[in-house]
Amino acid sequence: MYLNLNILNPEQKKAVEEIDGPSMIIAGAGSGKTRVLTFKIAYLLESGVSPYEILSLTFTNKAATEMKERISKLVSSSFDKIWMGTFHSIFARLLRIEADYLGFNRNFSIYDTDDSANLIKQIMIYLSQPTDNPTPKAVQNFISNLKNKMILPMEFSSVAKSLYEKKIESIYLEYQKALFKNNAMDFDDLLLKPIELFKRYPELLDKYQERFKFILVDEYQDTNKAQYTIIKLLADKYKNLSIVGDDAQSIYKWRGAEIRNIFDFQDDFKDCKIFKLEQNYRSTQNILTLAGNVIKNNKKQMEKNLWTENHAGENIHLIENMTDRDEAVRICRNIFDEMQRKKINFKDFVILYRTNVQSRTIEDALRQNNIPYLIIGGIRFYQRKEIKDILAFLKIIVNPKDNESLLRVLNQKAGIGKTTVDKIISMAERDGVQIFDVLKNIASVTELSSKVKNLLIEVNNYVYKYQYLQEEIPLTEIVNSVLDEIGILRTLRLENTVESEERIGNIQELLSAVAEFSDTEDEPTLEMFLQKVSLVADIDNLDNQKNAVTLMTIHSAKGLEFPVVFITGLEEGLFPVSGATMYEDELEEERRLFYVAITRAKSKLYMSFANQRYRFGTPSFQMKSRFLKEIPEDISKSIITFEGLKIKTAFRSGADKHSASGPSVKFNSTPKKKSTARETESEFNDNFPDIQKGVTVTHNTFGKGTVLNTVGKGLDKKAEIYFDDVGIKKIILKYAKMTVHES
DNA sequence: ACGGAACATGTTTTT
DNA sequence: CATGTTCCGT
Repeated sequence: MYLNLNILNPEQKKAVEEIDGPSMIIAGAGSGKTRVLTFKIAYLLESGVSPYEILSLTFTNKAATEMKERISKLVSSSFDKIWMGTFHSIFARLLRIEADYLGFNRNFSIYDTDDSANLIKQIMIYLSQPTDNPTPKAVQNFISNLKNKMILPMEFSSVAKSLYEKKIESIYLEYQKALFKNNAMDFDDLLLKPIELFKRYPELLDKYQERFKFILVDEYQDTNKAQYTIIKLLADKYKNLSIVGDDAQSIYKWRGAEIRNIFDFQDDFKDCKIFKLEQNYRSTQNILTLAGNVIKNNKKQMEKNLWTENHAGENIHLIENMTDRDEAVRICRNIFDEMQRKKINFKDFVILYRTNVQSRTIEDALRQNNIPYLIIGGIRFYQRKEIKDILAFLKIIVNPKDNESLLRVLNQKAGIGKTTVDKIISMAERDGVQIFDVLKNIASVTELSSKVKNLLIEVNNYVYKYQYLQEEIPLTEIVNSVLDEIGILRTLRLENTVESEERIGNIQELLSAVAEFSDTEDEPTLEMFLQKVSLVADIDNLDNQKNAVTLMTIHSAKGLEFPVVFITGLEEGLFPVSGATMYEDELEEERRLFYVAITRAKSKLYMSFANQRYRFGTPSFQMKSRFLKEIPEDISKSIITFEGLKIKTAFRSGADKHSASGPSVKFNSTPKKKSTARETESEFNDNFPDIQKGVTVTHNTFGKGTVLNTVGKGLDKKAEIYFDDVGIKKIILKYAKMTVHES
């Protein structure tokens, strides 16, 4: 055996060597769990286990890729036959092989949350239900939660009681039917269908039990009921199951994750061996002390004692800011400061936040300071309109039954509008056929003009043409040709705006994704590409080469580490997020999230909060997070440096000329209060006395300008302003971010 | 059929 | 504030 296990610590080594039977590895943050997993797989291979017999489930595709790389450095045997990836991608792959058994076609489409919500919306309209309450998105969410709990439509029928549930019940039933009709599965189906498959066809279960004799699951604390059930089924025969997890890092309850799974593992697999990795190799003692003092406020947790041999390290900085903008600017300063003091690069920093919207303010500040940054999340790449439009064109080649995509294609076509589409849908419903079938026989239809019919025939021919071509020419050429046919690039170039430039850039990025896929896959078919694309997470594309500061949500940061970490927005209602403060369970999850955030840091941690932050378009006063108050005072004194505001009077109304913010008066801090005496009062007052005819102002987006005129009173006051760069604009003052130049 | 403007609405986290 | 939806003029 080439593998040197002696570089592992004793507990890690024991965990690696335990390959027969079930084992549970409780791995604290930064305790080397990825290392144990990779070594364990390497060890299996070296022990003569065929890569074909190993199933390894990770939380992200990125983790899988990295693990493969690391295994390749450890062993000489071939490892690329190992099925390694996320639950969703692995079981999509399995379903593609076995789809026939379930009546699906192997080229089924995968619907993301937006696709599902669209489909649900159509169903609601079809059932003549209003779509305002509940909204299709809310219904989608509800159904997804049911699916996570493995509650099928039939089962839900017997428990649905309230009017609300009764409404959902019928939609749910129709939704599943529609998916089947569209030859499509949503994310949740990718986990539910394998279970159905295994239950209905025991011989298939046996086949995969025999195949996957060794199963490893990472981040077990974040598995949901469906995932848990699949694992249990597959591991039932040989019971060579290793799970790795940390209950303290369970942060996906809202998505159906059941932390219970890890607590109950010992009951499910009676003779399981338990290993605890408690030595942290990542963080300084100070960071770990803080983390420990945060998580200890949670009642529900497994006993463990995370320790480190690392030195105490620098103090943690806790920074109070007046506004969210100040917070962002402060971060920039600290980045420069850290870079000057230590020999580190932009890529050594990560800025974490609870919600994606928080990134905007930070991005602005980073741009102003010329700090390169990389942002993960937000509007996901494959969810961008232009990308989804193109993918729809590609999807209908592979799966013409995919009505969501087909309708998307039809809606894009010039000359076809809502009226036509509605007609086609009702024709399909009337005849009980697929929408694509309507297109096939469109020539004989009398309800449509021949002009429209010709356009529809074009779409029909398009599908057949590419179904043929995809067998003949390589994927990259197919995609290029489709793009050419749609003419989307031409249209965007003509638009010639900042936005269209960005879209062109996105399309080019899609093309390079196609190229890369073609280069790296053995069998680069359109079908496989589409499947892959549906299941990538943003984090999968995190490029470690780029020298840039990274911005992401704490959820995305799970499993990562950075030398310097900024945790921002530690405010009540934001972190913990409002709505999670009512129930102890949810509050504990928020606390775990804070714990995850802290433990990403290797050497330096900054935490910050702002007293005032723009939320929902208006400024709102914020109070510092209760999590900060939970830190014991003696700990806080010894490891945290607090940087408070020098000026205590943080809030001033816009009318106050003696504001502390310097020569120009910020007037946008007037909070918008609803339905109180204040509002009545404001109708008579001028809330923006600074904005008068002739005054010079600077607007955040429009730049410098002169006020031409004002209308309205109180909070509704509007101004007509001539901006040097963009001309005349009408500005609603309560929303505008401007400063006034004092004369 | 389509583009734009006015209007309404909603915001946690993601495979 | 940003996004989606509706309604109106072309």
